[in-house]
Amino acid sequence: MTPALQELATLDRLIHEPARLMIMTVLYAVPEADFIYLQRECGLTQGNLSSHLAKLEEAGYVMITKTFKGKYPLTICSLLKKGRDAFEEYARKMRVVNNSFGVQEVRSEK
Amino acid sequence: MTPALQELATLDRLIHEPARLMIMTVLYAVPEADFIYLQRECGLTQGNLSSHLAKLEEAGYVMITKTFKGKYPLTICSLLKKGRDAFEEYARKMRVVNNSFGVQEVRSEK
DNA sequence: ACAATATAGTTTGTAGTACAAACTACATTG
DNA sequence: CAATGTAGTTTGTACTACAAACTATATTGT
Repeated sequence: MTPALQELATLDRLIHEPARLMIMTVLYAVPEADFIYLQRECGLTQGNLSSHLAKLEEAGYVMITKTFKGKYPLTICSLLKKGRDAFEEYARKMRVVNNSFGVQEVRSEK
Repeated sequence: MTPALQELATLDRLIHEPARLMIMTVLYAVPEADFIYLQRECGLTQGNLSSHLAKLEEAGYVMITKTFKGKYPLTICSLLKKGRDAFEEYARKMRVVNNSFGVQEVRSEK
């Protein structure tokens, strides 16, 4: 098994799911984001976002704080250290995988 | 929605699945591979490999040729053009995504 | 006043999925 | 000829993502 395949075999599936990878990508870039901002930025329905956030919270990857903006509910999300670490590890693995794609492109030159 | 999120939202899920991404990665690198080689290289059970290959075949991504090695069955797999194109598009999108991770690492320097 | 619409989410139902375990079919060995 | 090995496929289960339906409150129109 090549290194790239090894990384693929041990990817964090929770992060690998595209919808959650979008959420994690956004949350990695900002200190916090509210529900509606995440929804618009990721192009998810509210139902999807709600359940994906619940899973990320369960995993200890994000902190979800429910408050109010004026009289409306406001849900603030932010990455916890565990989530930040998991995301960085995922990104590291995907770099290895991506680099292996590059090697194959070179191979096709011959 | 940033470019990276746009790519994530439109990833080919058939390829995105880690087991199949491993299979595609191997098949992209070689002209053909037999079932047992793929199984060992990817660390998959025969059942998993069989059903993933069936899906890739259904999608028109791989060609599966059943023959014999001496008296034993031998299943040869190779990427079709459609699969090669899909894989290259997937790799392109993941490069964009990975680069966006890089940008965020820069951001964290401040 | 109160019906209609908007805001901000959560829950539920369905259809699809990955995986391991069980199975098929044939070959070889003791 | 029973047991084991080779090369796969099928099946059952447990999980998953998603959209549609729902909850709850707020605002607007008449």
